[in-house]
Order: sequence, then C-alpha cells, then structure tokens
Amino acid sequence: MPDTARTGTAKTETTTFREVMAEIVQRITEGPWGPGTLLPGEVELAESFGCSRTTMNRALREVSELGFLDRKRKAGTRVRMAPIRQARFEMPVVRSEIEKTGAVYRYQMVSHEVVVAPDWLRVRMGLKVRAHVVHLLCLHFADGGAFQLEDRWINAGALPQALEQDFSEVGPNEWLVATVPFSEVEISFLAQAADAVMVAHLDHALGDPVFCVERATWWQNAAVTLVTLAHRRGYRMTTRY
Amino acid sequence: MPDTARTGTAKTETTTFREVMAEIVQRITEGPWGPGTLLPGEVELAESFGCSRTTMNRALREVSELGFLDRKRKAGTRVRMAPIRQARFEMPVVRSEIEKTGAVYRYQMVSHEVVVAPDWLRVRMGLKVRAHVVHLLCLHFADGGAFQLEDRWINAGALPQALEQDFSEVGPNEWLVATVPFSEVEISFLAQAADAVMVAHLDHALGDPVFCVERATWWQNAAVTLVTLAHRRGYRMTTRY
DNA sequence: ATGTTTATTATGTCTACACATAAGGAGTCG
DNA sequence: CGACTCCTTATGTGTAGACATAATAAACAT
Repeated sequence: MPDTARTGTAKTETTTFREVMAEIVQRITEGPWGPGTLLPGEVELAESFGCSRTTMNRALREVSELGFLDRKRKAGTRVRMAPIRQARFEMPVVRSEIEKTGAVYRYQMVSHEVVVAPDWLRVRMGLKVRAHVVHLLCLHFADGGAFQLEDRWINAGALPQALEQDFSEVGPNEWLVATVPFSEVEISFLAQAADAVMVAHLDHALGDPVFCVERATWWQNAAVTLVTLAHRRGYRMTTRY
Repeated sequence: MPDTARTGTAKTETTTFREVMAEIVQRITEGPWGPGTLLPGEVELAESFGCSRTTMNRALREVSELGFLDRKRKAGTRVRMAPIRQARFEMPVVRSEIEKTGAVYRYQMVSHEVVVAPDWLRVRMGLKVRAHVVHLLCLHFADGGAFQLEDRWINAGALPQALEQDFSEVGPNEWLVATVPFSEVEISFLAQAADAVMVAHLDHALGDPVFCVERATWWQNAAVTLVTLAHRRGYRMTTRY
C-alpha cells in the first residue's frame, strides 16, 4: 500500500468522483463509518468533500453498486451491516480462457448427429414433440491435454442454419456467439459423477467428481441451445473481490 | 416523445434514461444495431432521442456496463461482437438462502477445537509456524434435512475474539460478517469426492461428487478465515441473465 | 518515405440548477 | 384512536454548458 492519493502527488487531480469513491470506501472499511452508520446527506457531503452534489451522487451511487451502501429516498444513505456478497464470473469463450494462461489451444469435434430430441431434452428446453436437434460432442485441449468436454444440443427448429453448419473446424460455441449474439442465459454450476463418455475423453475414472457448467440459452423466447461443459480433474472456477 | 415528464399527471413515462437504455438494448438485440455497428455520437443520438447529452451519456454508460457496448474516446461507441458473458452470483448467508425457498432453517455445531494450524493450512492461508486456529464443523439444515456442511478455520492470530466465542448457537459465518464485515474474498467452486466426514453428515456415499464452495477471506492483509461449504446431493448453483 | 507535431473529435467528467418522487412525521378531523 | 392530508426531506433524475483526455487523422518537417 503506497499511499492513499489524498496527499500523494498532489497535481494529477484525477477526476474527482473516483477519488471521492475511494475515500468513501476507505472510511467504510477502515475509517469511522462502520456498519450501520447513517451518512450525512449528499449536500453536506458534497460540501465537505469540496465537490458538487452531482459528483457526490455519482460516487455514492457507484459505491452503493459495489454493495457497501444502502440508499433510500427519505431515509438517507446507510452503510450495510454486511456487504452484499456477490461473486462475478466472466465467462469467456473456452479458447480465450485457455490462451490466457499461456497454453496452446486446440479444438476437436468428437461426434455430430442430427436426431429427434429425447424426452428429457424436450422437457428441459421446452421443445415440440419430434423436434429435431443437432447433438455435438467436442473437446477443448490446453497444451495437448483435454481440458473441457462440451456436450451440446442445438434446437434446429429455432436455428435451421445449424443443420448446414460444419462444426469440425469451428466450435459450436464460437459459431453460436457469432450467429445469435444476444440471448437470455441460465447458467448452473454442479458436481457430477464421471460417466463413460467423460472417462473416454477426460482424465477421469468412472464415478469421479466432475465440475460441470450447464448453460441454457434462449433467443426471443425460443430455446436455442443447451450445453454441458465437463472439466478436467481438479478444475476450479475462481474469482476474487 | 409525447411529453417530457414535466406534466406530472401520472403516465408510465419512466424517467427518461431508463427508456433510452431500453430502446438502445432493443435496437441492439432486435433492431438495426447488429454486432459491430458503430453508433452515432452522443450529441447526435441525444438529439434524435430528444434528451440531453448527459442523459444519453448515462444511458450509454449503463448499457455498456451490461456488456453490450464497447466505448472508446475518439473511436466512438460500438456494439460488441459478442456480449461479455458474466455470471453474477449473490452469495447470501446460508440461512437466507434456505429461508428464501420457504424451508425452515436450523443450525447445528458438530465440532469445535482450537489447534495448531496443520501445514497445508499454513501454506494456504499464509500463517506463521505454530499459529493457532479455531476449527469448526457445522451443519445447516433445510426442513430438517442436512443442506450444507461447513468446515471452517479461523485464524486466532488475526481474530483473538474467536477463541472466546461460543459457536453452538450462532454460526461462525454470521458471527464473522458481523465482526469483520468488509474483507477481501477469494471464492472457488469445485467438485470434490465425498470423504468420511461428508458421508457422516450429508446424504452422500463415499466418493460421491460433492459441489463445494471454498472461500478464503483477508482483512487488512491478514488471513482471517478459510471455509469449505459442501452441499447436499444434487445441489446446483444457478443464475440467469 | 518516415517521424513528429497539430488539429479534430468523441467520450469522460464536473458544475450549478431544477423538478420529481418516495417516505417519514406532524397536524387535522372525524 | 385511527385515517387522512400536508409538509419536509433526502435521494433520483433531467438540462445546459464547460473543460479534460485520449485517440485518430491530417499536416508538416526531416
């Protein structure tokens, strides 16, 4: 911790609202504004910080979005008793996730078929009876080792182009984000026992715990795709805040 | 635009910048602004929307924070090719998570001991040799069934009060958030094989896949606590966006 | 041709002011 | 006593105008 920019280099005068934010967070986490404290009003604060109310408002709003403050109209601004614990995961395309670690990425399609949706999938995605789906199994390698097994279903009713598409070179994920970029998504994290398919392609023994991500996406109220991403042994999804 | 919300006599008329946001998102997801589009400048947009640049700026800023837009100074505002996929999990105290589903919450302490930190923990938390830690095993029930097993270590060096605290009634989590509310956190999600302790308290067989959350927290550069939360069979952590 | 300076431009932010809205509290009236 | 109205207050949001900053493009000099 070098210094708190208060006295610091004195000349840069970075855009005040960030400074104000920093000072507020400081006062909350270390200074006099413990949990439950009712802060002075915006006007008074703005005055004491030597900035306009607009700026103070922005600072307070953003600190509030960080989960430290609770604001209500007439009631005022209060420091939360316990901060909102929110974990935020950025979910990049697998390729970026792998390349970011410096490893070499390789993609391989394992299988590709067009079938009538099985019952469990129809229920899960809300498809019509006898709806056709594209079913893919793909592998993502990091430095030659299998990193992630992708088990994907694409609703051909909503996305007929998927029937024509060749997935042997470009992964379905990258194709999808380019084709249907903005969609509703539901993500689940879960632990699953390794089945035969996973054992065949990842470094798992039968029944081993596998960390899986399941992602279902809709576009304009129609189910587009459902994917399960099974990760290699020992994978953890980590974030800091 | 029919009116500028100035008349006051009840109209939906949600405060313009939200309207503007909605319209922008609409144009991106369904309208003419496909991925890669370069939007007109703020001034021009503000004019065409009939609002001030300030308001347009706020709208664009917030849409950008949603992950749809990419803004750079001179370059202008561009629709992202692929939206930033970010999953955001709110991590409430277990009690709230359970009670929110309508189930009855019950807490039980299983074991409580003060010990010298084992080597793996010393490394993991960066403790001194022979540092003392409080080690707790606790259970959280939902409607009488075991929901979550909490395996917690608290650094007594950083938090001597933990030595005096009685955890048989109040769970360590709730005590900690009240005592050390604002801290640095690292969260990991992972899949683990059920060990003997988990089997004894949760509905698992030995070796079953268990969804675990591991959380390490620091306060002012000192490790405070490390906890592993093992969940019952079939648990998933889900979010939508 | 290449490197450097300068102009231009779009976003980033600050200011001062105004009105809107929600919610607590006081006062009023049955 | 309770329900209602009205006032007050703190945040929420909109406007117009100004300067700051970053990044590109054009002009210039070497």
